[in-house]
Amino acid sequence: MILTRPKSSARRDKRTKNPAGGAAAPINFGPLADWTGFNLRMAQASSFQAFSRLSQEVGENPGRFATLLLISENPGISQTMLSRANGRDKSTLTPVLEDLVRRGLVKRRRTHNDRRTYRLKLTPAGEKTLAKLTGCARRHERNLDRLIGARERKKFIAILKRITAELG
Amino acid sequence: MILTRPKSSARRDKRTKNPAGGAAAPINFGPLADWTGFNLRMAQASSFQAFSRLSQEVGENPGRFATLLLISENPGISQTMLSRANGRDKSTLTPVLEDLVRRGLVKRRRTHNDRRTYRLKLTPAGEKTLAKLTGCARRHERNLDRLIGARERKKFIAILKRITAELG
DNA sequence: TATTGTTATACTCTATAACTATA
DNA sequence: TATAGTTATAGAGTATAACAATA
Repeated sequence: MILTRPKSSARRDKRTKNPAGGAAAPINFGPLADWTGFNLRMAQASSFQAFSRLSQEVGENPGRFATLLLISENPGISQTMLSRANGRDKSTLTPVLEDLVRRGLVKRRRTHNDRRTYRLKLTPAGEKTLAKLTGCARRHERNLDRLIGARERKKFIAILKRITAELG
Repeated sequence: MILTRPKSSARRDKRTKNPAGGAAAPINFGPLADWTGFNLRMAQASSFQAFSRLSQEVGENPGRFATLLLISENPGISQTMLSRANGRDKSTLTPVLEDLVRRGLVKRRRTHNDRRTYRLKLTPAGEKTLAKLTGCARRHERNLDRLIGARERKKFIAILKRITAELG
């Protein structure tokens, strides 16, 4: 129960008419509207959902993009290292990788010297899917940059990096 | 499976030593580091978790803050209107309100003219809890503002609002 | 003893649909 | 018929703990 953009159709219950017949209820959001934290949350939710929609157009989701990209950039990475890069427990990776391997996007190979670990790499199909998702990401970035403004972009990202570094 | 800050101790599996004995694995994040959407996500996750920690110090969480604030700012609001203000389905509100009523922070009163709806308002204890959470939020805002810089703050929020409005 | 990856299990947050009581 | 709120149920996404295989 947290203020964000609605995830789907919840913004308006489709099975229910607007009781006011068009006159939207005048909700008072109080001091929230001026708070940085609140606006950061709302903007991130909007941005994330916009990227989710683009990802869905190629039949994937943002989580798969992150996984594929990290494997592509770090070929031979182990599952434990990948889960750490993602900031998630290794157990959460098992079903994700199971899906990616089943769909032929990722290959796992046992290592010779340490037979406990797998080396992960993308298949050609995986690279192709990643390329499609990277295209989505670039389109998304262009949309964001248009809203931010070319002159402000660098400063904007610098502030975001500062927040991540100092508040983490 | 999405790149954010880890939710808790997952950043380092406590039951496992660092296999490299201190030499952190050099993960390559590729083009991610320069993308606005990624930095927005990371910054929001950090900010949200910082506020979560402050909320926990007064025994609450960010979701309760949103609910209490919206009720306080809109006394007499119905559950359906509150769920819409939150962007969530009304069914998700039932257990939340059950908890707040049980703890004596919120009062529900049947309306006279329409006996289907409840009117929600905070009890004095609810207002007191909200005041504590508002204190957390103000401390959090001060921390953010310090990172953003007084001169940039207005522009930064304006950009966030633009992203929310245009990408929603 | 320690680590890798898997499994079992549970918790949180969310949604949809069906229900009840009222309108 | 339509709406307010509840209940039942399910699906992501996450975590912890215990396990088998291997080091």
